[in-house]
Amino acid sequence: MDLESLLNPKQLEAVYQTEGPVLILAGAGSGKTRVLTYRVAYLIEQGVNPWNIMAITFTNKAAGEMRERIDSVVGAGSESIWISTFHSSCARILRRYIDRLEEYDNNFVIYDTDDTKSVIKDVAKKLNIDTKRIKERTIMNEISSAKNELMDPELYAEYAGSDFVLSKVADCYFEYQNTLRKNNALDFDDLLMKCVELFKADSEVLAGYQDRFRYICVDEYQDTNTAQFQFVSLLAQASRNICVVGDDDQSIYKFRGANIRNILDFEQIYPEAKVIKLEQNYRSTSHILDAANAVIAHNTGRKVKNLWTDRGEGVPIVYKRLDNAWEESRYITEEIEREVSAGAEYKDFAVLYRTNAQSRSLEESMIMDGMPYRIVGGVNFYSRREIKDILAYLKTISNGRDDLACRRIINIPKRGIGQTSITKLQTYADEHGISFYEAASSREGELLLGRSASKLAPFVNIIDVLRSRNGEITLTDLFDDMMDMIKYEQYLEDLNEEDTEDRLDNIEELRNKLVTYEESAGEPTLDGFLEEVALVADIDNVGEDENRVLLMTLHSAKGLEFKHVFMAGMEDGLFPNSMTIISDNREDIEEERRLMYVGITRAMDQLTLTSAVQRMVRGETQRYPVSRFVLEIPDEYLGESDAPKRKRVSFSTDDIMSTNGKTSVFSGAGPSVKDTSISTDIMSTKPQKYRPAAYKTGTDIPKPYIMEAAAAQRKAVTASSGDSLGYIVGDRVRHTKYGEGIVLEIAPGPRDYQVTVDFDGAGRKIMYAGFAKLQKI
DNA sequence: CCTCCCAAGGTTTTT
DNA sequence: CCTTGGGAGG
Repeated sequence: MDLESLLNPKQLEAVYQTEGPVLILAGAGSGKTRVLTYRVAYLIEQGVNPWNIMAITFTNKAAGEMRERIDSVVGAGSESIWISTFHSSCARILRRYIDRLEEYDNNFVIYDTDDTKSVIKDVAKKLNIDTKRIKERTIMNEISSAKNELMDPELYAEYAGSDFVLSKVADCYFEYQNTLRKNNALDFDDLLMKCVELFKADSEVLAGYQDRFRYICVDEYQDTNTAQFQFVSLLAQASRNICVVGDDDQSIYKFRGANIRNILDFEQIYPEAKVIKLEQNYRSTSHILDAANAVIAHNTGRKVKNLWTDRGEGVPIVYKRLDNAWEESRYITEEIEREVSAGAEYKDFAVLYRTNAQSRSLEESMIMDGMPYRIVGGVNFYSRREIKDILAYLKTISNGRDDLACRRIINIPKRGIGQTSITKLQTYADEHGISFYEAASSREGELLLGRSASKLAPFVNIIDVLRSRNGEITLTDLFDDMMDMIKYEQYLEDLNEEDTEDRLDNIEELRNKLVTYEESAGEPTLDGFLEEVALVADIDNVGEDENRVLLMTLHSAKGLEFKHVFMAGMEDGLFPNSMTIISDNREDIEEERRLMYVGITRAMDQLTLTSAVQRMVRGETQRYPVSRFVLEIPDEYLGESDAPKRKRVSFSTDDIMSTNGKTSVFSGAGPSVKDTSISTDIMSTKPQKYRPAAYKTGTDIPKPYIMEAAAAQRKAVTASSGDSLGYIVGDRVRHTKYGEGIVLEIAPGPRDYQVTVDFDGAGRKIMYAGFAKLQKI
């Protein structure tokens, strides 16, 4: 392996420094993954057993990519390198040993945010906590932060002291933890916390893993929280061979408990640490990179670094101010289309935004245009209702102690078991220290329900039968048996909602995932599948081969790169978000700035920033001035630009009022913004000269525009259906599932034509033309 | 027990 | 704007 020709001197240094603590400060685009890959390869070349190497990432996607690259460089033996995310690593360890901690079984289930929320809800109710005064969200966040800081309920109660709200939260925390334990469930944060707890409680287990993981690598170290820090520290305690890679300027997960001090103080914690800075950027042109450097320079307390590139200047950055979100989306769509017709590919583009809500107008614009796109994030596949239902069945089959799952599906499809019955059963279960399912399947439970008792048997029967088959037959067969028995598809169809087809597709997709899992896993088990499913993020499923424009939040974009990046919604109040502008903690706005830095540095060749004069936020029209971050980019890197540059104009109230007369969120930002001199300057900038005519009219999104848009969309649908639907009312058609039938009606729907068909066998169905894929006979 | 309708509240970011 | 949850009626 000729490392010298593959890596630059700094990168080489990082590769050769195999022993002891190492901090690699890897600037954006500096070839971090490359270094990690070759470092692992080099370790093995030096005689280290692959079995003794561990690489930890945050997302499955990052882990997958690293796995792929290491496999391709290392060859034989690479499969025994432990490459995994924090969460799956902990889950894997706990699957083996959690029974050494009290009251947990190794077949625990993992609760996602939704599950957590409903437990919190129950708990708050039980403790008579007024969720109007103390929001469930607050409770969840508090508990999560506590866990990230490794505070158990006792410690938290101490910390809460006599504070009214906090002590209530502490009560919830106790009860919440009890519930989870009873359900044999762990939430995301528990995975880490319990694992650390296990390491601390059981020196034998810890020593075992310390002996195994003699060389540890941690990626994106700037985003680690205290629990993750402890996890890594404990493992590395014996060998001290810990190599962390990160960039303090890309720390963007404080809200999730990430502690930037972990990276900033690394040298204090490991005084013998070797620090290596990777400062050559291989990704972006110098216009883009220098803009990023100029923006991030406004932050304080950074590790000094000087990122440079020899890629040349490239084209200037474009900043464009549009009238509203629609115009903004259309501009972006048209720009992409224009470049595609000039030879670019759709996958060269990404549109990044601060909040998921912004994806809507972009999506609509792209649908209208017929542009292939893909949205990352938003509603997670696994949080869709039908998926959660099916998974709840699987969980109930796998782990009889998960009351939440069981309660969810005991009356889905409807079996006439209502809230009253469920409450009775749960109370009975709680009183007798048994699970909900045990209560439901017991003779006593049945008697409890009186007249409704007979409703239970069919459900219990299904679960019992499936449980007895679990392990005996393949998972796919088990799944199919289950679907047959619960008649879920029938249930969905009977609901007759307009997205039935979508939901059926999703279930098919879930089945595909199960099949894939069963084929790829060494020893496929139901538990294993459920675990894999619980720990996936949306970003994990982004395939590189798809030729589509990617739409995602700035957070999801970390670690990715695109030839041409659009950053939409560059408005002060949206990005930086108004919460952080109002915040009295200066660090909050710095975190937003880091997000800006991450966004800019995703771009290889071109960067386009856009903002809208007005946009709808939560049903209110807001008018935000251009983002201060845009103004932090020096003029020389901006080409054609709509940016109102630092023009001194007084700050008038007109500018901070929303059109409907309600004071916008932004107005609250006044006083605190003045904390920083830079900001004050920006705030006083009035986009006067660039103010479009519509500014004074006080209308929301102009009506004619919406109508125009709707018409265009209708036209688009008509065009595609008129030519390609290939059938009209009265035609006989064939459906893959329902067989043959007659088209009764074709009605325009919001996105697609709704076709009503009277099938010979299956009766009358309403479906979307796009999904049904009907064939004229 | 289920379904429909209206009011309120929510959005920052996610493993 | 859009989703969720609570309350009333069938």
